[in-house]
Amino acid sequence: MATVTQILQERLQNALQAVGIKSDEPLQLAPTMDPRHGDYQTNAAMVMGKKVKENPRTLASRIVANLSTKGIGPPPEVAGPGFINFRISPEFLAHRVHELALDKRLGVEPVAAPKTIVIDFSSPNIAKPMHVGHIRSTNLGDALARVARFLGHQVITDNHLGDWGTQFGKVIYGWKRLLNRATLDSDPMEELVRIYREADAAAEKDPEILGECRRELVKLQEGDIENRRIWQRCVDLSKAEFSKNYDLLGVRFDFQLGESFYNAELPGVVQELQDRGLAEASEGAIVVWDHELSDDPFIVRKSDGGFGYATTDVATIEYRYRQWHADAVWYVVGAPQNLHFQQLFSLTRRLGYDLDLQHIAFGSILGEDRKLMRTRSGESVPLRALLEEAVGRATAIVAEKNPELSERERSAIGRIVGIGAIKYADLSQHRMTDYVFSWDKMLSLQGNTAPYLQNAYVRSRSIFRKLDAAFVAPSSVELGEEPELALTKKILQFPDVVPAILDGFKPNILANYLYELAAQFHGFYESCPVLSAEPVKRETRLLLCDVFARLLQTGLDLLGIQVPDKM
RNA sequence: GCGUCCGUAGCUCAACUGGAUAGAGCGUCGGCCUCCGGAGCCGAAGGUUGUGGGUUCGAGCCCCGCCGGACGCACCA
Repeated sequence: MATVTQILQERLQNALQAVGIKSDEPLQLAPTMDPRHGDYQTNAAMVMGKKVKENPRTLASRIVANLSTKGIGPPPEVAGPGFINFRISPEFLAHRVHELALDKRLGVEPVAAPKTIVIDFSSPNIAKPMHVGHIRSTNLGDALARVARFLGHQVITDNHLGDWGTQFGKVIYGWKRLLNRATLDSDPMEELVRIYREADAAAEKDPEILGECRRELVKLQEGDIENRRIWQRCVDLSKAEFSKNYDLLGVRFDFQLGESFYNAELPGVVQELQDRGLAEASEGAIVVWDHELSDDPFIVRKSDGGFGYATTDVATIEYRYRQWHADAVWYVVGAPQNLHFQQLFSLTRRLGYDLDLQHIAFGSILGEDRKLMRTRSGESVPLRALLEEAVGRATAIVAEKNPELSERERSAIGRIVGIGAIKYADLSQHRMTDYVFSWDKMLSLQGNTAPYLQNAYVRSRSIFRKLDAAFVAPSSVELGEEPELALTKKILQFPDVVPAILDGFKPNILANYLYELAAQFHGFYESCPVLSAEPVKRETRLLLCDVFARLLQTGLDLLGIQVPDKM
């Protein structure tokens, strides 16, 4: 089913044609900000008026004279400098919301041309615990994957683990000399971090130990059996630990191909770059220059003969292109890596790949002191502890607000609310802004938070528990009162909002929409009794409640957030 | 120094990609419970969108210059 804006767009295009105007681009037509300007508006007459040098208001009048809104609402009006304002009739609203209610996809059409999109996100490093810095990448990547899939794209999620690098020299050194087996069994991650830190500190003081670490690294890279085995153990232990976080967050990956997966390809990549004249020797290293971007080189082979992540990233793109036939690759990685990706993308273009590459950057998470979030001792905050604290805090709030819940219900709800709060605090914000992490704000039951939305869902669902039989959508819908109309108008925007998320990779526009939707619902809920209304009104209102709940559930699910039945 | 990003109510954030009188929440003040979950709703106060120019019918958004901040700039990822 077409969306309301699509229907109006079509009418507008017909009218433009009738007055002899061609537009190469689709003209803006969107819901109004202010109800006094109607329900939808377009600036087509002002945009086109400039092009054809006609007074915008007279052009607007000509367009309106040729614009049929039959079946949709009253004739549109010209206002201000040349806006064309549309109003939607209650009958049309009723018809549309009824249609939407009967649609499993809630009015969201799959895209006409599905693409194969690889989404690269989360990417923690082996032998280091995940920390707050991984939250945004993980949440954003997962949400974008869900949205793209819902829209019908072929999505491949890939966790590009940092499982290869110079830190393994120290880890292996520490494993051989400092390892405590008992701690490794009880808390493997902590033990891996400890041996790394101690080896690192020792290497700092003693050049001989540093040399020893380097030799361990070289042995690993050369395929030494024992070092290889230790490395594999570290990878396995770390992945098991990461999985606990991902399970708690409800995040899944199609693949977890770490950097090591591409090791064998690296010499060939550099050779290819040299053969094609893209890479050259510089200060002992092999580098690619792009002076338009930066005076710093893209180093594809280090002067010691080793390879860094630049080379791995090129190999990864080639793999994704050849093996998965990717049309697009989205990297959900923090803003500081901007230059790296510009260089990588530029090189990829020069290599001739027909790929849509996107660096989906995001800002940092700050502590209440407005500085990068750290623990009191100055460490980065472990993700696991953070998630568990969220669940704990949410469980306590739920227990206080609703003491009748069983312990089992309480902990299940606490998890949904706590994890939802963390995710929503992140995703409801514009991704580029640094945001201040605040337990009180994200767990607040007021304002634009997950608990507020989850509660709105719970309220809407609680009505249905009072029904004798399962709810069945009525055969007709009749809208009358203002709150019903306002809620319906907001509901009908959903099919336009979801595709818009991918325009700028901004899940926050969905979050904002859901919040406005919930606010409209509460207004409706306050002033329009449902169960005690006369039969026709009652059926209509039940349908609105049902659609609202499904929209909220679907919308939050696209953000990777669950809803409880009670809370 | 060069580059990227950011600067909006006291605080935390929006603003549908250039549209009409810049919106929410918290906090402050004032209203609303014989009624489906008040974890709610309605209202008031609060702004020269860091700053000075420019582009045009129209700028928080685009261009240029300042001020202030975060981050990145050769072999870590």
